[in-house]
Amino acid sequence: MARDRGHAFDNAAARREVLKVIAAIPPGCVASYGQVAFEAGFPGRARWVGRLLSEGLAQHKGWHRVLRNDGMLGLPKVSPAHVEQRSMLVAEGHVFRNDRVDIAARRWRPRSDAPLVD
DNA sequence: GACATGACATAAC
DNA sequence: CGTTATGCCATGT
Repeated sequence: MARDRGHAFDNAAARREVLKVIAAIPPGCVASYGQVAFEAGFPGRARWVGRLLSEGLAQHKGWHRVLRNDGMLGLPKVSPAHVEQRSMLVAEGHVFRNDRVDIAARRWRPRSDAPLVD
């Protein structure tokens, strides 16, 4: 074995965990990149989560519920994906105030009870 | 290994 | 709210 440091995160299992967490975010709630990374078991890998979403698997269920910890969306406002994400969030009942959602009130609080079934 | 880049986070101004 | 600066981690050159 050795290298428990897990040197590489390109491993499919890690990506699957992240996608599982993202898919578990209930409609009407949101989670930050860092939160998703944390819940997936990779604290501190917020940037890595963002990278994953940029790699194309962003089409997975729930991708639009992931945004920055300050309530702003990750992509630039002019980005088509930004507009798309924003409209989907609005459709779920979120209110944008100066390009931010009230993440403090809408943040997803996972129950230790709900074991993230895949 | 050095450097640069990025859908991040936090603090300071 | 905005920008800058630091720290962070994975990738790619």
